[in-house]
Amino acid sequence: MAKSNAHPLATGDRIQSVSRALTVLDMLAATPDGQTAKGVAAAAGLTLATTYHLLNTLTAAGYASRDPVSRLFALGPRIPHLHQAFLARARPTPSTIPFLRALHQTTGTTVVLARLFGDEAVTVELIVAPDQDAPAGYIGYSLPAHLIAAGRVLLAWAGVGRLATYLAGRYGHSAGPYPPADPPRLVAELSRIRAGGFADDRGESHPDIWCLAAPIVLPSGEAREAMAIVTNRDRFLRDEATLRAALLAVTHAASAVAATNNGNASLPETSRARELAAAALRVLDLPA
Amino acid sequence: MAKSNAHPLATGDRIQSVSRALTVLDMLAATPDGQTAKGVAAAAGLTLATTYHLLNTLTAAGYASRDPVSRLFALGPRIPHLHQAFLARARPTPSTIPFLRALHQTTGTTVVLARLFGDEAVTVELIVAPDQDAPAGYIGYSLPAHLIAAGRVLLAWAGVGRLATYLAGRYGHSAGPYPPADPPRLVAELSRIRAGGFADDRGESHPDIWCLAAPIVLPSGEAREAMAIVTNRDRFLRDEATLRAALLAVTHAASAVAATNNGNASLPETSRARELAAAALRVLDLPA
DNA sequence: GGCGATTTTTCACCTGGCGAAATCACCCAT
DNA sequence: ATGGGTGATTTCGCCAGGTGAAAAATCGCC
Repeated sequence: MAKSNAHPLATGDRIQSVSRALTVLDMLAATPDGQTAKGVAAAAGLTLATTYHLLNTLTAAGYASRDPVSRLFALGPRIPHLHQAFLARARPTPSTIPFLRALHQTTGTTVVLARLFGDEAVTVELIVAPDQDAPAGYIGYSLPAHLIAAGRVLLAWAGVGRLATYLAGRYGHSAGPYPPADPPRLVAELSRIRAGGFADDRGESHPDIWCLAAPIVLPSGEAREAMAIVTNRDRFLRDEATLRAALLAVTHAASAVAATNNGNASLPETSRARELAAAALRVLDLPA
Repeated sequence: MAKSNAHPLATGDRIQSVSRALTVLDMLAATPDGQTAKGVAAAAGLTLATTYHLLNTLTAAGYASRDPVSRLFALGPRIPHLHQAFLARARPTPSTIPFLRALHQTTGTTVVLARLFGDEAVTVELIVAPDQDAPAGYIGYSLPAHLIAAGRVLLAWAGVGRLATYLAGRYGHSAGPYPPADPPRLVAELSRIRAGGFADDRGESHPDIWCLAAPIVLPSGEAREAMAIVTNRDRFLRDEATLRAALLAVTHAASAVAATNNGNASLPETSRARELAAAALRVLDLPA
């Protein structure tokens, strides 16, 4: 199976039935309203019988489920469980939270904290402004990094290897409902972002969601987390300079703290972080 | 493989390698901080070599990932994607949202909307009160139904078959970090809830999270969604009667609307729902 | 209530997965 | 430096187990 007629399962080879099962899961994920076994088989390019075996196995384990009346297959109750476990790993650095809160209180906007996992930018913390009307995502929301400001920031401050992998994964394959990135354009955009110290999103993904994002930079020069301000067109255009100043003050302060405690904050360090966040914002003559 | 020496893969049999792969995923989910291949093998009861094959396959598909420095395996970036697809199916009935909002505005508390998926109660909508300090979950949060008030409501208004399945699944097996339900106790509790029309949680899961939950009942007498008020001990004890009245007014009104449009609200029906929600609350002489 | 379409199950063949054993990578003591 | 030990990773022969064509059951429609 490795090459032409070599039988054994060599390194780099994947287990056929498992790969197929995962493809089936992807097919189910692509059609939230449920699929017939036949539809799944067609979408996954498998025999009906094989599809049944896979679907039965997935269903027995709770990864798929079947509506008793419509007989349609869909993703099962195990998925939120997996997600919770994933999120537990994706928790933000504790010392960062006070900074995020400070940013929210100062600007009154929705603020998010995002991290990169593989090619995905994941929202790991979110404080929604009371007047937020456009959907600003939720904790655990994830999408290809280059599509949001915070994701572009994370890409810009990730290692070069990371970016290469990203482009390799996106370009051509174009799996998923999103357009593949245009590599040269993206690379140019990212170096501009790196030079400027922040990224913006002027309603590109949603007409009334405008964002500013900046990284929390580690001593190594890389960034694991990015903070973003999410607001609407009017507020963005009115207050852009102020919002940017607040964002950068907070992320710089957070970067400084990240440098000292290396992300493993103890409780006293966290309260110190609160002070620093407040101090950083006082410099701006903004209400803290 | 079906019984003793019958070779073929019969109905009801599961594909071994796929089952094993899913077990491995569960193992990864159980240890968010990552696992060595060896640890996964031990936890899943598999050979190291087999575990490598499975892990490689999962990683190639993005369901698992491997930290380049620590070499530890963990859940991969595909998980949030799956979850998003799951949530798309779990969206609340559109006509219910205005009722939820009305409840939030009237009481000023955190409110949630939950649905049952398999044995899991999933938070499908959430409006957090500004003064909420204890963690009230997030959209997509899920746990065994009997552990939260909204889940008990859903169980109480689900078909009897559903409850039987639930108990069968929980009793004995006790998979997961939660204690298995005590069936007789739970059945008694559920019939009490059904008789009373609502369920409560007086700090059972978290000392300062107190809840009231009530179902949105369909004409068939079953409930697909439940609404809950989440607040703290003080507020709960001070305003219990008022909060309960508001909750029941809103859920009854929502049930009436659900009866007419069968859950598929068009936009005009949604605005009508808003009116009804307001009307229901006016009856209580509460500020809407 | 019979006929075609669709869903579900069966089972023989032989591919593809399993896992014991070999190999490789790394670390520390000499 | 160098060997020996410990742990991580890969190989490959055997045959368990997965695949899918075809049979059986079930459903929907006139």
